[in-house]
Amino acid sequence: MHDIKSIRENPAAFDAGLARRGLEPAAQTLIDIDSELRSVATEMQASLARRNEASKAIGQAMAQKDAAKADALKAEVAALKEGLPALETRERDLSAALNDRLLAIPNLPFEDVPEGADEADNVEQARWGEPRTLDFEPRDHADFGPALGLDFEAAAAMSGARFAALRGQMARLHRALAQFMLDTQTGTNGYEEVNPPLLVRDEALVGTGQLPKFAEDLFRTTDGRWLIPTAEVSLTNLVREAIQAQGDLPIRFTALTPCFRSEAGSAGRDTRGFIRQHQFEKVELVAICAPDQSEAEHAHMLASAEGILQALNLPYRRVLLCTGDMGFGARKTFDLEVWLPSQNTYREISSISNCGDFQARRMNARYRPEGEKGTRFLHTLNGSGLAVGRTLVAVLENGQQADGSVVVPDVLRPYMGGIEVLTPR
RNA sequence: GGAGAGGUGGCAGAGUGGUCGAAUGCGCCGCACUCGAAAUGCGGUUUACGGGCAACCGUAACGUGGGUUCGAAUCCCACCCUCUCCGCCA
Repeated sequence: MHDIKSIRENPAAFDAGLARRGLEPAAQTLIDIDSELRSVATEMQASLARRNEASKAIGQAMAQKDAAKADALKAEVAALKEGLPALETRERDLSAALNDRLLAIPNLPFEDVPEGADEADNVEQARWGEPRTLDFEPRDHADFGPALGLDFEAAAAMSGARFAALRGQMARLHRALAQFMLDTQTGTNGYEEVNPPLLVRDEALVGTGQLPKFAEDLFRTTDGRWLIPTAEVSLTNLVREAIQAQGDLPIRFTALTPCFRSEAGSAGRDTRGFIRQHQFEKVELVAICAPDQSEAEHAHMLASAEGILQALNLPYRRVLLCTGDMGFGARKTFDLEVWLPSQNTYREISSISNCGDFQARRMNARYRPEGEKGTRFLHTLNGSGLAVGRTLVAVLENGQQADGSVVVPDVLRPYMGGIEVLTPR
């Protein structure tokens, strides 16, 4: 959500930001609506002021039992009120029109975000780890996974495509990964563990930016709620319509939750394997902070996510997304991409975004700066720390051996109940 | 699912059609008294938007949205939320 005041003050900068996203200028239209809205509002307020004044006089006349004077005033106000309903309707329509447009405009990219049209223009910033050299042809997890307890067929029979059931040692490994991530984020990175709602109302999704534009990506319940596509929604909305004390910032939340996505726009992509499912688990990181803290929080979140990949000894690279590849609410995003030997490439496993005050405005989340009167909007950040399902794929593929078994990473051993190798059955 | 009660400022809580953005108490800020503190006294203390160089003025907000009325915290309707009892339930 953009501030109409700042658009009014600097329309050229606003349109320049949109242009960097490849979007048409919008400032003039918004300013026209806004200026008409303000003139209608001013006119309406003047009418209301006169009405209020006369109504007060009626009250006084009646208190003095001056019925004639009261009746005369009533007639006067009745005439005055002729034009009010039209003004009120106009004001409401203009206000809604302005709001609808503002809600549909994405966040503007931060100044140091590289310009580009799509993922081809993203900038690789760093690589960590060396892909293993194998003395055999690396296999796809969808091929050797089923023998280890990754069951696509049974899940498809009950739920359809893009579902899987994990059994035995595979389910254990998945749980171990999730526990390890959560323990690390809470224990060493300073995030507060949250167990949040998975079903939310419209307003929550408007707050984080999935609505009103991206309803087709979501699952809706019969009573009008939505399944969260990411815990970013639940965690960020913990501060909606609230005012934080500056001393409490930054606030860091983490949660392990299922995520539900319709994948409406990705028919045919990643249909094989565990990479793209309708339901998956993710350890999410969210930071709520003051504007001058958000760059540092972004770096901290990045390090918190990278630490998991490093501890698991998974080769990855860090990419700075270009303007054309960023999500709706982000003003700057880093992706972490993990090495998948079967695809001979890096695949996204975490996306870490600074949203500035974009989401905070949409959900009216503020803080009170010390020594200042009034409030200011918070900054919000979110990132995966990490996507558990994709991490499982990476562990399987990077740890695979010629005989179809998989070596469990050292840091997961305490969570594995003695299992050191996943063995085919 | 059935029955009932209720949502008012940072908090507690009064207010059932008019001069109520809202009594009172607590909290908070300032001042006085004091060597200092406590206690006490006095004054102040919501937010958003619009207009104005400014002092300031106006509008809106008593859960949310509609409605009745010259006028709504107060009356009517819908929705949201909280609490109590009964039923069911991991």
